[in-house]
Amino acid sequence: MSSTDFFERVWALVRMIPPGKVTTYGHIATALGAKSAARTVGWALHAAVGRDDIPAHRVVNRRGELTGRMHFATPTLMRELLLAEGVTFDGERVCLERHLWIPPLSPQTDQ
DNA sequence: CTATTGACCTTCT
DNA sequence: GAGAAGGCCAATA
Repeated sequence: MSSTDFFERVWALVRMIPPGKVTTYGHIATALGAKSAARTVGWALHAAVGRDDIPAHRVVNRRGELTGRMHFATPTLMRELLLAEGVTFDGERVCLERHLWIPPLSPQTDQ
């Protein structure tokens, strides 16, 4: 287990997110085993910026807000990418009721 | 090496 | 029901 193993697990989950779907930090953290590790998930995604294999724009907070849009190349890039995926937006927030995707609870044992 | 902050969430008061 | 505090992991100062 490397120190960045936690990041790799987050990236693995984000990487398996289907297009047109979005997930939340809490669900990812819970899927990794840590209920309150949502903060670390944000750090993992921050480190994921620059990796085309990791669609960090599909990861939003509990309220569907694009909290990390400011860390992208452009503050509107995140919304543009989700709109291109077919995700519906409610103002500045994503319709989690229509696009909330829940990751497998056992990412290490499942696949 | 210690302390603080950071794309947050959960739970207690 | 609303507000405040705690917790988790990693990076930066």
